[in-house]
Amino acid sequence: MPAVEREIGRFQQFLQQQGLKLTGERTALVREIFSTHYHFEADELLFKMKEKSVKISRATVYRTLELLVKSGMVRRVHLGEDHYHYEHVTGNSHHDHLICTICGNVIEFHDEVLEKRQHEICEKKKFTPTFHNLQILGVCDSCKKKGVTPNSPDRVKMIQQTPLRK
Amino acid sequence: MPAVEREIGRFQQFLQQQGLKLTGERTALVREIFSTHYHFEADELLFKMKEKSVKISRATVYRTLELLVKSGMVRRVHLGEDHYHYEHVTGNSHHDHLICTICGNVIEFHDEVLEKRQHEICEKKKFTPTFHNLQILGVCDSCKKKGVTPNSPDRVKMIQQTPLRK
DNA sequence: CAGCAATTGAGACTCAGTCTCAACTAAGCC
DNA sequence: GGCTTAGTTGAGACTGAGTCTCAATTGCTG
Repeated sequence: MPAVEREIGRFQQFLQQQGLKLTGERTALVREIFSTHYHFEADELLFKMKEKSVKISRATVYRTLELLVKSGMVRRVHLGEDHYHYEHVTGNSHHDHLICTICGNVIEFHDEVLEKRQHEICEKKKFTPTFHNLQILGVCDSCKKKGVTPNSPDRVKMIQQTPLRK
Repeated sequence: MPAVEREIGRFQQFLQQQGLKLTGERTALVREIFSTHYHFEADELLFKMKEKSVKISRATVYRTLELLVKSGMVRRVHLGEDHYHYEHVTGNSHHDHLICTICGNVIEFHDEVLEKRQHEICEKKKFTPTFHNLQILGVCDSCKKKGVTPNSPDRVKMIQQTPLRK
C-alpha cells in the first residue's frame, strides 16, 4: 500500500488508543500532509485544502495538527520566523536545520558528534534533556554564488526587522 | 561609571552613527533593560515601565527593541514559546540555552566543541553561517529532585499543546 | 533659537492561533 | 439497519503579540 495510507493507519491507531474518531476531515489532512508537504505552515495547509475544494475549517486544521503532534507523526518547529512551522516525521529521524536567510531554503542535517556533545553538556549541568532544536541561519551555496552578501545593510535589515516574512 | 550608563553611551553612539536621536524614552528603556532584566518579553518591559509610571507606548517599546537588536546590544531569541524573548548582550558572549519545561528556568552555556562542529557541518554543506540558535528543552536538576517526571502525560500535554504559556 | 527631521503616543489594524456552541457524525450496541 | 452518545465540526467571535498611521512633539545642528 502507498506510504500515505500507512500513515493514515498509524493515525487511526493513535486515535483509537485515545478513544477518538477518524473522520473524513482528519483523513484528508493526513493525506495532504504526508503526500505533498514537508515543512509547512498551518495556514498554508488550510489554503491548500481550500484550493482542492475540500472544505475544512481553520479550527479543524489546528485541532488535527495538535493531534498529529501528540501522536508524534508531526513535529512543530521554529524556522526563524515568528510563527510555527510543522514537519511530518517519517521514521524516527531527528534532524536539525540550516536555514538560508535569502531564499528561505531549509537544509536538514543530522550529526552524531553534535548530539553526543549536547548530552555531555546536559550531564555536566545536571539537566535531563527531552528535546532539542538547532537552527543555523546563513546563506546557502546557490545564493552565495548569486553574489548577495550576507551582511549587506539590506540583508541585516531584512533579517532583524522583518524576519523572513513571506 | 555604572555599567548601565556605559550601555546608554554605547546606544547613543550607535544612534548617532545612524543619524538618530537619543530620547528620554530610549534612555529609560535601555536603563530598565540593562539594570534589571536579563531575558524578557516586550510586553513585560512595557508593563514594568507602566509600573514605574514612566509613560512609554507599546509602539515605542517595539521600535526601541528593534534598534537595540540592530545595534547588537540586545538579541531576539526563541525560548520555546510562541513569541519572542529578548536578552541583553553584554560583551560579545554568544551562548545557547537549556530550558526547563517545568519551571521555565533558563540556563545558559557556551561550548567551543559545539561551535566548532557546527562550522564543520556548514563547510561540508557549503553553507555560510551568520547566526545560530540552539535550545535544549528538558528538566533541570531542582525540578527533577522534586520528582516531576518529564514524560508524564500532563507534562507532554503541557509541552505539546500549550507550550510554556505563562 | 529656529527649523526640520526624527520621534512619539493613541489607537486602528493584522495575523496566527484559540475558543464557543449548536448542529452533525462515527462507531459500538441492540 | 436504527439508536445512542460521545466525539467532531464549522462559523465566527475572540485573544494577544506585534505593526502601522498620522498628527502632535521634541532633539539636534546650524
